[in-house]
Amino acid sequence: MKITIKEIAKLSGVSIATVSKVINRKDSKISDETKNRVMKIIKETGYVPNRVASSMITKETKTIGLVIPNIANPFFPEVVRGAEDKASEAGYSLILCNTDDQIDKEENCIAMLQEKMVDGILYTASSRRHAISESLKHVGIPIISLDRDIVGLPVQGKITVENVEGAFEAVSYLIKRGYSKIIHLTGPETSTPTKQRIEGYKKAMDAHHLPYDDSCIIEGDYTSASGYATMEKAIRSGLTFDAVFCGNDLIAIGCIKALKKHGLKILEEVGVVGFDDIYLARMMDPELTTVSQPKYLMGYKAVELLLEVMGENKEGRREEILKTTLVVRETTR
Amino acid sequence: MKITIKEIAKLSGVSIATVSKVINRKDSKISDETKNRVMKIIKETGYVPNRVASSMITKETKTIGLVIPNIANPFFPEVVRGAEDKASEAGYSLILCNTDDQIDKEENCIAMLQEKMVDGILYTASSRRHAISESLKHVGIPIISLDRDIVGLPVQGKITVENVEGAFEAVSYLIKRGYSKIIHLTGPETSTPTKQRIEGYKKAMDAHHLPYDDSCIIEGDYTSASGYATMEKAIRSGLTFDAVFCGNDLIAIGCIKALKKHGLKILEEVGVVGFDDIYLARMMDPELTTVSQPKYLMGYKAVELLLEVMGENKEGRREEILKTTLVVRETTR
DNA sequence: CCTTTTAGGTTAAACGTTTAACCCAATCTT
DNA sequence: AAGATTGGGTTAAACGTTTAACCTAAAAGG
Repeated sequence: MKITIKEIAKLSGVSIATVSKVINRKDSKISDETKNRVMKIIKETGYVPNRVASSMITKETKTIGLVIPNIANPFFPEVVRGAEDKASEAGYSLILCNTDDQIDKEENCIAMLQEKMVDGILYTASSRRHAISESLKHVGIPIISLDRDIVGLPVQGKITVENVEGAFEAVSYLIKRGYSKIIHLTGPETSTPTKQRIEGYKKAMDAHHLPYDDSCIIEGDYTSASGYATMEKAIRSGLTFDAVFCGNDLIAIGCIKALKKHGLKILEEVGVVGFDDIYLARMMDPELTTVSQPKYLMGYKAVELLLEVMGENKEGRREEILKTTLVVRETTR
Repeated sequence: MKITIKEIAKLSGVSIATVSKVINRKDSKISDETKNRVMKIIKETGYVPNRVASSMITKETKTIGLVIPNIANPFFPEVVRGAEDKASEAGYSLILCNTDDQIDKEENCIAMLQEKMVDGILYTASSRRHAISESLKHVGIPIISLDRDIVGLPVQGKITVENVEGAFEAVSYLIKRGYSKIIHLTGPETSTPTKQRIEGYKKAMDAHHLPYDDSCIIEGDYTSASGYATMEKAIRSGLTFDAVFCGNDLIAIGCIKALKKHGLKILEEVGVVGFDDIYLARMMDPELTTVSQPKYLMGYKAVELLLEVMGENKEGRREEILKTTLVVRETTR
């Protein structure tokens, strides 16, 4: 039998209300004597207040839902860590949901979070999503969209990253270092980051009057297997290039494998740059030149923004676009 | 104003109890007509039941606490994914806590999980822990310890891995492939896995009558920086060896960097094997030979065990020790 | 035809808190 | 000295469910 606030009250010889007040530090009107007595009893009995009961009254669970495609995708752990740090700093905890980018799983997650009455949701929408956002309209819980920026998504805020600027910088750097026949291995073109990185690539090529056509932009998905396969195919098809800008680091890893296999010398013969700067990028050999995303900060800022939105309940949607930084390592001259 | 079961009852012209029954499928005694009417109203209004209210009554939150050192440590994401999959399969969700292996953070997490009335806890104990386990005795929530096996920890179950067997197999393999002067770069010797891997190393050396002494077992921590530093120092100190068994993959990565820097040829001149088989191991170049831990399965099995324990409330503590498998790649002959 | 069973509900207590409203004695004000 | 304030509490309603116990009319049993 769990011990409740009632027993504490009885043991301390005060009312439940009084105990509640000392627990919640609303104790301006409680004498030090009573306060200490109650606290002592609490310590002795090991009483721990039941927050689900208190949530009934206060209408807040001090819990935030975190909906991401897959925690096993090396991009997300750091984001999650950032989110958890800010959350626990503010007295919140995180419920983690993996959606595998599947819309039905997303719906289930959101429904579950609604039932559990989380105070807010961080949401990385599936690339495929748009139509279904209808059902999101009625969640009645503040939502911040994270990383992806699906148009028409009914959210109260957004945290994204300067994808076009990042891509622009990366490709411009390649050009500056003397590469000129640059191709781009992308992720699924349905997702906003992909589109934006393509845009940045084009801008940079245009800005330096370098030619490119559709064959230079090769779609795949954000895995190393895809990077390997598309690179392989590109080489076999006789495509010429002296540098490849990859949609993310995983693609870059696969790409490099393929290049090595074909005996192409990374850096001299062909430069490679990735995107994300996951843990791996620094660990591999050669170390990967890449556009670094502030992953930890994204998570951190996201819950920061969420807390703001939750607090004010203002309707104006907030947005924060974080900067990327090119980190030059060993796969480019 | 959130819509409650009360309004559904009113709109459907039935009692609250009836609505509750159709929601929870205890509807054997409800006519199809009423059932359909109620369900229709629920759909129309977009009513979503408040699980925190229901938790008050049922005494279960359908939530599991997951306490790990750091989700950004590449070992854990897959474990967490396994746990989340099994949990959501069974209708549970996961609250994630990072402790950074710090005892005070652990205490805070556990206390928070208690307050939130989670139904069970998965717990990767800090290596430093033992004394404080006193406070764990009174949590009153089933706990499964994960990965680490601290003696005297008051838990209802354990999921670990065959560390000594894994290490034994790895070192034996090295010996079989003709390496003989094998050193071991370890993690902190306070942790059980470290101790067990050392034990496995020694067993294998002994079994093949190979000599080793204290200088062959070099303590560090489970980071690549540590692997680099200790390897570097070992080389400078003139230690001779032809293979190194690393306490985990991160150490192996650092170690390989140091070896490369000193111009030592991986595989021919010196073999390297890691432990864990994190994502990275397959991605690096050369691909790392390593002892693979069933990380996903660990998480999956852990919540499986937890659910069992929660169900039966039997006092007998359960244990499951999972097998490792040596995966030979490119850093050994 | 009387009794029992069944189908299809309803009533109300309980879960463990928070908090607005109230209370009373002692102290201040004027 | 009467009224107002203050310190230190208490009372009780409310939060949104679940569920055991109860109820009633119709059908079934004998």
